[in-house]
Amino acid sequence: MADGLNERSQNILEAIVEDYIASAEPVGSRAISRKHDFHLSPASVRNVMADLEEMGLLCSPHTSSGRIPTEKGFQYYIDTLLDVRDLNHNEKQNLRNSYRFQNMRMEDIMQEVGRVLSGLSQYTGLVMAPKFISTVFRQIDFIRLSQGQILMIYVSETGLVQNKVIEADPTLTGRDLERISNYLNSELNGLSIQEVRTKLNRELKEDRVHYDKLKKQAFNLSCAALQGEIEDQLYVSGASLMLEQPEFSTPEQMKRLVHAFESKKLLIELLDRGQSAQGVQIFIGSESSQVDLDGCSLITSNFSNQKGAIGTLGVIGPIRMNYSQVVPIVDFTAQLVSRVLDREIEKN
Amino acid sequence: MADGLNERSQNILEAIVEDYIASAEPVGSRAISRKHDFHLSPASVRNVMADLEEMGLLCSPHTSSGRIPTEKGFQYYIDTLLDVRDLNHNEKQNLRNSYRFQNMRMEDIMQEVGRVLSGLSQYTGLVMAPKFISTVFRQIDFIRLSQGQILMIYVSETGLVQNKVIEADPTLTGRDLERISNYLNSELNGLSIQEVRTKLNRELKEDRVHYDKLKKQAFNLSCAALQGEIEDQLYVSGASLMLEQPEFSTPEQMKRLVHAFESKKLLIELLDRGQSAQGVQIFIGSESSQVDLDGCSLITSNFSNQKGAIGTLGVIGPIRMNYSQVVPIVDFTAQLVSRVLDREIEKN
DNA sequence: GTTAGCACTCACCTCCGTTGAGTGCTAACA
DNA sequence: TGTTAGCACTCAACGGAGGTGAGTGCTAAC
Repeated sequence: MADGLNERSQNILEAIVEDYIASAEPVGSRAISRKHDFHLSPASVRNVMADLEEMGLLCSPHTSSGRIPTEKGFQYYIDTLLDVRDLNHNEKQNLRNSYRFQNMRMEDIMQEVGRVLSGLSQYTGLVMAPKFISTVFRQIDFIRLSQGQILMIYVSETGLVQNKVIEADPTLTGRDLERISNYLNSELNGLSIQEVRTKLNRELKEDRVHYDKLKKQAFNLSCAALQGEIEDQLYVSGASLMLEQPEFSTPEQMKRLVHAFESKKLLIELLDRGQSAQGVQIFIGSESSQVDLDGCSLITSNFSNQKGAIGTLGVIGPIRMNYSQVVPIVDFTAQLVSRVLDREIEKN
Repeated sequence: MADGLNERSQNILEAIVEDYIASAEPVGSRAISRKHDFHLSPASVRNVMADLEEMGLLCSPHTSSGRIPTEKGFQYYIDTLLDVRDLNHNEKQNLRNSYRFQNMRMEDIMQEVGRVLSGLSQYTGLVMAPKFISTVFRQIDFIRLSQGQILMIYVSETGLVQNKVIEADPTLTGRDLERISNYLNSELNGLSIQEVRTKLNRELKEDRVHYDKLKKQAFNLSCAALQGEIEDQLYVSGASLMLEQPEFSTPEQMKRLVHAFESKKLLIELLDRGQSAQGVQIFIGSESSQVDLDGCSLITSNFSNQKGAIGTLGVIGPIRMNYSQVVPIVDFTAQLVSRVLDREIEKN
C-alpha cells in the first residue's frame, strides 16, 4: 500500500474520519467495530488506531476517550480517501434551480451565490467578485463632484461597476470630461485592465502625446483612475451558521470567528492564494496561518468568464467539514457562475 | 417633584443606573451609600430602592442580589436624569480629526463613519446611506449587457452611485441609449427622485409623448430604471465589539446578535423608524420589537445634505449603554457628515 | 494475527456544604 | 416621622467528594 498504510488501516481511518464528521465527537473502537462490517473486534480496531496515532493521523483528547483525526489525518483523508463523485443530472438541475440570476447586478449575483452556497452547505459562503485588475474595459465616465474632485465610474465587460474619487485639474469642465471619456471609451474598449495600463504607460512616454491636449488630459485622468488598485469586494453569507458548529460553541471561539469574518482582509488574503489555480482547492486549518481562522477549512474554486475576469467563491467550515458533499457544490457553482458571466456577453 | 419621584429618589436612581452602566453588575445599597455622599445609611437606601422597585424602575435578579434598572428605569433615566452636555471645542476637533474623508466614494465615507463610530463608542456602528428615493438626480447612463438586458447607472448629486439591471426593448442600439441618456440628463438634472417620478408619470400621460420615439423610449426606460425601489445600503461596523459586552456573553446571545447583524433588513427597518425625526433619537430594548435585538439600545441621528438626501447613522449597544458619552458623538458625527455631503456640492 | 478479559483513566454529572453579598424586617433613636 | 443599627434569611457561586460510563492499553489465550 502506498504511504505505508495497508487497506485495513485506510478503511478504519476513513470510517473514523467520517464518523467524526457526522458526530463531532471522539470515535471509539467499539463504535467502529459495530457500525462498519470490518469483522474486527474492538480490540483489533484499537491496535490499528494505536498505529494511526503513532503516525500522527489520529489523536485522543485524553487517555480514556475515543480518537479524533488530526489535521494531518484530515489531509490524508482528503488526498487519498475522499472520492468526490460528480453530481448527477438531477442534482445539477436542482442546484441550477436554487440560483436566481435574472436581471441581477454583479453585486446581486455575488450575494446570491453566497446565499445559496451557505444555504446548501450549512456553512459560511464566501464570494470574491472578479478583481478589478482582471476585468475587461467596457466604459468609463467622469463626473465632477467639486472643485478638483472627480468621480470616476468604470464598467467592465461583465457589468461590474466600480467607482473611485480622484483629484484632478480643477479647470476641467463637464464638456472636457465628456470628450475625455468618449475618447477613452473608443481607445480602450475591449482591452483588459492589464493591457490598458501597458498602453497608458507606452503612450505617456511618447512625446507627441504632450502636444495633444485632449490626449494628455485623458491619459493623466485615466492614470489616476485606473492605475491604483481598487479594493476587492468580498461577500460573506451565513456567518451565523458557523456559530452552530460544536467546535465554535464557546464564547471565545465565537468572538474569534466573528472577528475573522468582520475584517474581510484576512479572508481576501486567503482567497487570493488560490487565484492562480484551477478547479477546487481545499485549505485545511492552520494552513491558513490566520489565528482567527484556527479550526476552519476552506473549499474554494475560481470562476472566470472567457475574457479572463477571475473571481473566487467557496465555503468555509470547520475542519470537520462534509467535504464529499460540499466539494461538488462549490465545483459546479463555480462552473455555473462562469457561464452566467459569459452569457451576459455572448448574447450581445 | 414631577413624576412622583422626590429628589433623593432621583439621585439614588441616577446613581444606580450609572453604577450599573459602569459595572454591568447588580448594585447594592451598601455600594450606593458608600460611593456617593448622600449621607444615607445602606438601610435608608434600601428603603428608597424598595420604593423604586415598587414603581417598576428597578428589579432584582434574585432575592439576595442588588438591583438593576428595568427598561422603564433606563427610559426614566434617559428622559429625566440624563444630561447630555455638548462637546467642547477640543473634543469636536478630536472627533473631526478621527475622520478621513478625502477623496472618498460615498461607500467609503459611510464605511469610515461606521468604523469611527464603533471605535469611539466601543459598541457597534450603523450607517445607512441616503435612500435612493431621497437623492437628487445628477446623471444616468445605460449600457447594453446582453440581448434585452441593460445596465443602468445612476449618480446622485452627492456622488452616490447606484446601478440596476433592467429588461428593455432588445432592438435599442448603443447609439439609441446614448441619445436617451443625454436627453434624460438634460431633462432631469437637479430634480429629486420624487420629482422625477412625478414628472415621468405626468409626461407619460400626455399624448404627444407617444409621437416622439426618443421621448417615448427614454421615458419607458427611465420608468423601469427609476420607479422601483433600490435596496438600502447599510454598513455595520464593529459587530464583534458587542460580543465583548457581558450581557451578550453566552453562546445563545451571541448567535442571536450575529444573526441580527447579518440580516440587515431588521436593522434597516429599525433605522427607518427615525427617518422623519430630527436630532438624536434613542430606542430602548424591546421597543425595537425585534427578538434578535432584545437587550439592545439604539442611538441614531439622521444626516442630510441641503438638497434633502437623508441617511441615518447611529450606534447600537446594550441597554446598559453609556448614553452620556455616545449621544454627543452620534449627534456631532451626523452634523459632520451632513456638512461633508454638502461640501462636495458647494465647491462645484 | 485476533480476541476476550481486566484494570485503569478521566470527563462529566450530581450532591452538598461553605461563603459572602445583599436583602427585608424590626426596634431603637433623633 | 424619618433614619439607622442589628439580625435572620436568601441564594448564586464556588469547590470538593463520589458515582458513572465510555473508552483505553495490556496480557494471555485462541
